[in-house]
Amino acid sequence: MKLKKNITLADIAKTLDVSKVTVSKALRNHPDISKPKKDLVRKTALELGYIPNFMARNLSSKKSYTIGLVVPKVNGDFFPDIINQIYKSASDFGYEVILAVSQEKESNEIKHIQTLLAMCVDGLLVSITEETNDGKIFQVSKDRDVPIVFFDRIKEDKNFSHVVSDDLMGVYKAVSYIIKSGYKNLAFLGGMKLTNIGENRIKGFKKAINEYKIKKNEVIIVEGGYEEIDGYKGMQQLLEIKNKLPEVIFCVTYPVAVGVMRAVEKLNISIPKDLNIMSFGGSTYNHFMKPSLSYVKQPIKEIGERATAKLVDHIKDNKASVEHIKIPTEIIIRDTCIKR
Amino acid sequence: MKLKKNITLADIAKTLDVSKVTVSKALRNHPDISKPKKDLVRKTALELGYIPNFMARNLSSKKSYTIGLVVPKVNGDFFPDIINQIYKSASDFGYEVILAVSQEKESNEIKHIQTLLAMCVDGLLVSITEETNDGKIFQVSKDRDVPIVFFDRIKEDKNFSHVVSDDLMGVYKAVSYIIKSGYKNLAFLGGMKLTNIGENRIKGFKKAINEYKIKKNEVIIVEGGYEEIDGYKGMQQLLEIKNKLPEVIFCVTYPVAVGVMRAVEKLNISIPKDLNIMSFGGSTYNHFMKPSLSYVKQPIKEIGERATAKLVDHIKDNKASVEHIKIPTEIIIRDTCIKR
DNA sequence: ATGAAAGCGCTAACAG
DNA sequence: CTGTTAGCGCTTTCAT
Repeated sequence: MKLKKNITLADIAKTLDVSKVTVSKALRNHPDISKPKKDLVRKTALELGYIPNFMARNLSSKKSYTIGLVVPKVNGDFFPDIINQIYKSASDFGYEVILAVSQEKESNEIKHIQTLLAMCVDGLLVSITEETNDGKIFQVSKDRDVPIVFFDRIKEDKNFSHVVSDDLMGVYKAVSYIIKSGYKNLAFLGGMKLTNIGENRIKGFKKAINEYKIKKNEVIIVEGGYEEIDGYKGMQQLLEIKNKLPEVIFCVTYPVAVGVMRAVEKLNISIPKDLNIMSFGGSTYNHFMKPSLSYVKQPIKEIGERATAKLVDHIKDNKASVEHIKIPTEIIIRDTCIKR
Repeated sequence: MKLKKNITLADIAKTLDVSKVTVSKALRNHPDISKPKKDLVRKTALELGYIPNFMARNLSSKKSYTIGLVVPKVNGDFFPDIINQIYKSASDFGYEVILAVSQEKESNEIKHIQTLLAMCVDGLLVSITEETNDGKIFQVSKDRDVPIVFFDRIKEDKNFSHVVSDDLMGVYKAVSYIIKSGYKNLAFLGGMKLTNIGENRIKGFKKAINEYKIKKNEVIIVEGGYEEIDGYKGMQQLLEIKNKLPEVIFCVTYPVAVGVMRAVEKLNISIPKDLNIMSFGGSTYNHFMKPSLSYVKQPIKEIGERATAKLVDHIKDNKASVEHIKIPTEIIIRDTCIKR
């Protein structure tokens, strides 16, 4: 015995011999309706297997209680964790989350945001791609009163709130630690200037280098991407450019550090004896890596929480103030870069 | 100068002095409309910054070209990769994906599926939680003509298609390999019977044990969950129960294997000398683990592709045949379980 | 406290 | 090829 497929408000109304409006109000806990009637309506709805049609609901109410989450990828250690956190936080505020993955392509990013707008999300949480440059779509969203809060990989713009970790100070503290531990020849690997991420991490590196008056010829910066392959290539470049190996390489991300390790593993270069590595961001399994890397730990939980909270602010009050939130990081010392 | 916020079909129609229907058809590339007119309409739509309203579109067309993806979590190595793959495959078929994460809670799973149904997804791709038991919601979805294809963690049911890796044979082959390599005292760790995953992996283990006539007192099975903590606890149990350590522990997942390693790391037990580990499923960073584990590799790409393809089948033809697809696995040998 | 009417933005069915 | 009419399922006035 198969039930009627699409139970609507009208069906419930007919069953109870009341109007659709009454049912609608009862289901939404509207004060117009008396407690007993509400209970009756709810009971019937449940029995009939009623599932409200969001399309219709949103179409007429102009709200969806849904936020769009746009990330460049779902690999690695950072994004899965922050996605999880955002799901949790959003759920606490009573919002659903729709995730879109732009695969590091600006074209996908634009397409997905359009789709999310078309789906009538109430707001957008976005971390931009490596390529993102134009950014017109963000303004489009804003013009339609769909607020955006950027996180981690942000678009620098006074008109949008964002939440990031304090990458600059994080790297600065880490490199200071490295220098104070007695290391001198340093390299920085990865981090194209295109995104804020690379830029701030490089700045933090330079800040430490300058403050501790490290000689310019003892420092080298190789720009590149954020993935293992970029670390691998960068390391090869490093091996070619200099016949003198740096003592420490600060890697812009954990995968880049892994790429470096892969590049030297067959080269009779021992880590951490001959070469030390420190990375921005760790990994679940770092503990069991050989060697396990020292790294700058990102405040993932806080980033997710604050970004979601700020977005909800903007949704609820369309003139909530734009905020640029920066969250401190922490240095974790493992096998590499230990004091000599 | 801020543009009008919500450009609708009607706005375009008015601008061009044609009817809404003409615009609608032109935008959807309907054959009724002539090429020049289509071009004109598209140009105007672009200029006006028109973004179609999916709510309205879906409400009237009853299709959304969106599929719901429900996974128990987004951590680890399996789910991020398969999510990525499903996004790609779905996109090839012209579908958007909405991701919902049930956080291993059956209650969330039910809630999310209801939401997705309410959002009018055309179909559902689901991997169930550790707790999932009831499953009424799946039938509800089916009754509403929203097909479901399960993948990886499936609900055993003749009425739903599913795609899994051949875990049983994968473990069987791996354990056979272990036995043939000269190891005798074996343990299996993790895998509550609640999901098919644990069950089939244990079955594969038992099949090998039986076929190679390993003595029962040389084998131990400790049931548990799928996370690092479960591996840690399981190993502690193993250390208590037996004073004789097994030679090889087959772990139901990679995180469980990591938990085992963590449990013994301070115990003067050396891996792989004193104890060998093999796991079902690897990790991106396994290569750099110490030791790097031998493992059964899951056909993630194929699972994602086939599951999406099958779902699209069901969506397009509501009497497409139910299929139970099993995809073979591969054994990867690294530092552990090498031939003696 | 309840309901009738109108309409959200779009597409389907049909008529010209 | 183009447009008219109806309605998807719901929420919002605004009466009663």
